[in-house]
Amino acid sequence: MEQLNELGLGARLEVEEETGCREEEKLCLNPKPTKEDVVVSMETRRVVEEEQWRRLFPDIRKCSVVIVRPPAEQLKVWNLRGTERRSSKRVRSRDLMLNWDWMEPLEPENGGSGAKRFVKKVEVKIAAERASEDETGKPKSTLRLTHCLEAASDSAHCHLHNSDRDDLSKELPQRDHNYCLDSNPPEGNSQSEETSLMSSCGQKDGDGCCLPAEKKNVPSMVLRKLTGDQWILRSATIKKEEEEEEEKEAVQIKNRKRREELSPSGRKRRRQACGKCAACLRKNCGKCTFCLDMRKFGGPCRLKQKCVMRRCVVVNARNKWSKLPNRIQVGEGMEPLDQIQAREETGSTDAQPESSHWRGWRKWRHERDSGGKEEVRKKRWMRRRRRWGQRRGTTESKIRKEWDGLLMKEEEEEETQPSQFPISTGPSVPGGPSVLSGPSGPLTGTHVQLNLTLDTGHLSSNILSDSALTCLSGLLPQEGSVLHVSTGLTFIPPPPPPLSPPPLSAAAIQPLQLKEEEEPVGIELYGRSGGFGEQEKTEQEVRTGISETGQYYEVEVELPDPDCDQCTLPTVSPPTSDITQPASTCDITYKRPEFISLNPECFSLLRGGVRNAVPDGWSLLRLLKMLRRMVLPAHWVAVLAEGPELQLLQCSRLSSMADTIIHVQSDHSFHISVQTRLLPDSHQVYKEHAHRLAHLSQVTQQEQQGGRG
DNA sequence: ACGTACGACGTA
DNA sequence: TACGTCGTACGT
Ligand SMILES: [Zn+2]
Ligand SMILES: [Zn+2]
Repeated sequence: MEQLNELGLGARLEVEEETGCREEEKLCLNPKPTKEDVVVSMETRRVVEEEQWRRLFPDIRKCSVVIVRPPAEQLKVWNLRGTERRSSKRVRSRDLMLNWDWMEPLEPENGGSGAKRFVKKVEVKIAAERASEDETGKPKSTLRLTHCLEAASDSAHCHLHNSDRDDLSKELPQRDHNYCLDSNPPEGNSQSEETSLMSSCGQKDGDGCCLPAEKKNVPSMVLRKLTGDQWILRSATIKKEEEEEEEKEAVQIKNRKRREELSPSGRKRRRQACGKCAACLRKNCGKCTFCLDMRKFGGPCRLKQKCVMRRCVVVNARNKWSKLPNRIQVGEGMEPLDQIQAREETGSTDAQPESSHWRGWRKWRHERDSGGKEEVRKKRWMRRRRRWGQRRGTTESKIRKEWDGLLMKEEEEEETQPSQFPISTGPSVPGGPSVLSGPSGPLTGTHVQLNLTLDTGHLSSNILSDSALTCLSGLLPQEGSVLHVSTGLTFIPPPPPPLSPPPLSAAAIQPLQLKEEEEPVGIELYGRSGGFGEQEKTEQEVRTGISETGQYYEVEVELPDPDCDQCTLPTVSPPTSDITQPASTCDITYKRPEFISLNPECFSLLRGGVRNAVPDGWSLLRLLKMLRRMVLPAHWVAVLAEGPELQLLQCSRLSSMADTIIHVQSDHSFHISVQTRLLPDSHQVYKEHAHRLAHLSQVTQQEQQGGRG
C-alpha cells in the first residue's frame, strides 16, 4: 500500500532556471501579515501547519517529502505525462527551476550517511490546491522550484524550526541554493487562501517579492538532502532529534570546510608558496635537516620537505593566522629563518640523539655525518694524538688502533662527547657555532646591531618574542616613524605581517604598502660582533650587507644608559636630513656604517622619522619619555609616529585589545582606532574620558580599561 | 607538541 | 613520469 510518508515529486518536476523573483511575485501569494498573525506564536503556527498538511494529505504519516532527482537531461524538460500517484494529483509539478548545480552532491564519492549529505538547504513553497481539483489528470496546480538568488534572512529560514536552527542556517552554504518550491495554480487562477500552504523562500532584498516567512507568516519548508538524488522536504513535524542531528552534522561540515578548502578530490588543497618572498627565492641551504634528506644532497629522501630556509613566509603567515586568528604564539610564531638561525646560533642542531628519536632519519644522518667527517676528525685527532703521544712514544699503528677503538665506542654510545680526546678541544665538529649572547646580553650593553633586510624578508619572531621588539609584530608600518620601545631600541618599523591591519595614516605609508602577496621587511637582530664567526657563508654575506635574502643593512643603535633614563629632554637640534648625523632628537643615535649605501626607501624612512618627530612633537616627546619610564600594561608600547603623534600600540595578538592604537596628538588630545577604524565618538571610552588627556595616568588607565573592554 | 615518515598532489 | 613538497598520521 502506498503510505504517503513521502511524496514522490521529482519525476513530475519541470525544471527551469529563474534568476529573478519577478515571477515569484505572483507565486508567493501569501497573505500579508496581519495583527493576528503576529500574535500567533511559532509553536502554534507549527501545529497549524501540520494540521493543514494533514488536511491536505490525510494519509501522511510523516511529513516529509522525498524528491527523487531525475537525470539532469530529463529535468530539463520534463513531460508531465505519465501516471500520477495520488499525491501528485494534488501537488503536481510543472516547473522546476533548475540551477545546474543545485543538486550536485558535494561529496559524490562519499555517498554519505544521511544527513552528512546535507549539503544544500532548499526552501520550499508549497501552495497546494484544494482537494477539489479536477480529475482529468490535468494539472491544476504546479510545483515550482524557484531559485531564490538572494539568501533569505536567517529568520526566514528558521522560521519553522526551533530557534537554535538560527545558527545552523547561518552556517549552511545556502546562499546560492535557495529554492522556492511552489505549488501553483494554473495561470490566472485565484488561490484559495484557506488551503494554501505556503512556505516562503528567501527574500530578495529590496524587491519585495517572496517575503521572508516571518513577514508573511508562513513557515518555510526545508528540503533536506538524503542521498545523492533524494531530498526530503521537511516540515515542522520532523522530530527534534533529527534536527539536532542535522545541526550537528551541519556544524561538522562547516567546521571541516572552514578548516580546509577541499580540493576536487576531497583532499585538502595544497598551499603553494608565493614564489616571491625572500625565502621562496632562496636556494636550498644544503645544511638543514630537509636539505640533507634530499636526494640531491645525498639524503634518503624520507622527510620529503623543503629546505627550512625556503619556507614561504607568506604561506607561513597565512597558515599561522588562519589557525590562530588574532594571536601569535610565542615560539610557534617562529619563522623558519629564525628557527634555523636560532638553531644555528645556539648550536642546538639536532646533534644529540634523544633516546627515542634516535632512529630512522636521525640515525641515517648520524651515520652519514660520521662517515663524511670521519676523515677530518681522524686527521685532527691523529695529529693531536701524535703530538700528545710523542711525549710518551706512542706508535702510529697504536694511534690508529686507538682511533678505531674510539669510533667503536662512539658507535656504541651512539653519540660523540664534546671530545674523547684526552685534552678537551671543544666540539669535535669543526666550525661549530659559538653561542651568542642572548638578547639580554646586548641589551645591557651600549649598543645593539640591527640588520635590516630591506627588500624582502620576514618578521623575526624570535627576536620579537625575546625582547621588547616583540611589539614589532603588532606595529603598523608608518613611514617616517621612529619607534621607541621600552628597551630603548630604535628601529624602523617593518611592514606588517600579511594579515595585520593596514595603517591608519594611509598616505604616509603608501609608498611602503605591500601588496597582498608581498612580504614584510624583515629585521634580524644579531648579537654583538662576532656572533657569526663560525658560520660559513651567510654570516659573511650578512656582514657585507648582502645575503641570500637580500641586502642587509646594519644599523647600530646606541641604547640609552638605563641609569640615565632621567628623561631629560634632548637638546634640540635642527632637523637633520642626513641620518649619518646623530639624531639628537632623542637619546638615541643612529650611526650609519660606511659600507651602507642606503636605498632611497630606507633613507627617507629614517630621515622622515627623525625630522618629523621633532618640530612640534615636544610634548609628545615628553610624554613618550614619561611613558617609557613607567611600566605600561602588558604589551603596550609607546611609539612616536608621523603626524607627529604618539601612538600607544597593543602589540600582542593575544590581547583583546589587539590592533588597538591610541593616538595621542601633541595637544594631548587622543583618539582610538581599532584595526584602522576610528572608534566612534560615541564610544564609551570617550565618555569616560575627556578627549584630551590631562594626566599621564589617564593614558595607562585607558589602556587598562581598553584591555578589559 | 614535536619529529619522523609517507602517500598524494601539482608541476616541470 | 619524476620531482618537490604538502598534508597528515603516527609514535614519542
Ligand atoms: Zn635547507
Ligand atoms: Zn614565499
